[in-house]
Amino acid sequence: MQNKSTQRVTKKRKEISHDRILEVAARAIRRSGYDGTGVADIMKEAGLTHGGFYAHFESRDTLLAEAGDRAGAESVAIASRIVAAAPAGQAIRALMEAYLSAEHINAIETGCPVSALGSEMPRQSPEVRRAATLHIKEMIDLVARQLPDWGQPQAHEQAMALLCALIGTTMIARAVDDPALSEALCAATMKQFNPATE
Amino acid sequence: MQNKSTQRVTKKRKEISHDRILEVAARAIRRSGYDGTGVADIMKEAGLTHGGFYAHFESRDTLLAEAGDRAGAESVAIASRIVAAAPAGQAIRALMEAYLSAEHINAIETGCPVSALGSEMPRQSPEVRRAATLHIKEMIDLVARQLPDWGQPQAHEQAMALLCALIGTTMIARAVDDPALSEALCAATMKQFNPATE
DNA sequence: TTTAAAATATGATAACCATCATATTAATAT
DNA sequence: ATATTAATATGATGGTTATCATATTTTAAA
Repeated sequence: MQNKSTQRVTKKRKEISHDRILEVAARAIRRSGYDGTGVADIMKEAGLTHGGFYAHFESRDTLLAEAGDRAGAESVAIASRIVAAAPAGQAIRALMEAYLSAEHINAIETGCPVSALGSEMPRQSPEVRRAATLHIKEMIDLVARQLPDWGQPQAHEQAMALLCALIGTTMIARAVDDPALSEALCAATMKQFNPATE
Repeated sequence: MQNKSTQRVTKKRKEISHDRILEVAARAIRRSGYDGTGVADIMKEAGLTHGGFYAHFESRDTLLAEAGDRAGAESVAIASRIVAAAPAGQAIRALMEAYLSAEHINAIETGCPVSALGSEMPRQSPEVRRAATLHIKEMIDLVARQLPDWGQPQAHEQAMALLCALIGTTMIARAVDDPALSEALCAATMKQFNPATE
């Protein structure tokens, strides 16, 4: 038996590797998709060898589930920070501008996992879909709280429609091979939900 | 050398197999994704053996490109038919209702390929992305022509925003594991772009 | 410094997949 | 009916991948 300090240090070491693998995987799935993400690639990118993977995760599937969950949680956290930093009454506009910005469109590895992985979701394991659904609901609530008529049922509806539009626009802007069209799509959605601004 | 009738018959036979493979593949990519679609599966579903595949297509990649192109062309054709069949002034509503219907949400194999494959597009070959971009532009134009202020630049913008919203909503409605949320998302987008109706 | 335990690396296995060479079957023209 | 050619089937190859058993290295305690 070991004393508590040993256990803590031991845990820490493994936790660091576990965390690094997870962080790499959270980016890899958004870059290469669930199907396109292999154990060997992730371990190499994490600076480890492929065989050691199973000391950290039960299977490739559990890693992908945890990685998706982490990506979703981080995305909600980023959105919360944008809302908190926005001037009063400007939270929605700030969220939309961040979401439809060229930086977000070009940062698929670290951006919203729904626009990066959405069309692969119907095939994923129940755990993956459950986590994704949870984070989507969190995001809807976050958006609804920033709307002028928060509390009324229509706020929730408006939040859902806005989020679907933002995610769809981002996904399509990344899908097409015509940069001018990508920009036009973002501008069109911006205008549609924010008619006041040019 | 052969006479013309022989050539025609010969072509026809191969064309039938080619076409059946393509049709199966166009459904398979929407069901299983580009990465998840294998040559052997497609050939089996087409009633042929895997090895014979290369008599019909140069490679798996060229098949996937052709299959995506066919799925996109068929989707635009379906939308055109819906528009043509709608009563005067009701084309947009008819398109939205078809797009956000439970039937379309549940028919991923035969539905809009952008919502089924959109988040895999950034990784696809130039040919695949070019064809997808083309069909998306066709769809934008089709929608714009049905808008009240067709001809003005804002019609094009409205069409882009509407399409992004419809595609995003469909994708997310399929992604989440909560049927009530799926329905609420579709209803919210319907209301947002069609405030007149309950 | 030596020992015990944890963390990681190495190498192997089995399954899967795209591709291709060759054999077989089916269809057509004489 | 037979010869010719197209279409498809069979079986093999090389590459990749998830998984795992075992060996090595690293870490911390004595």
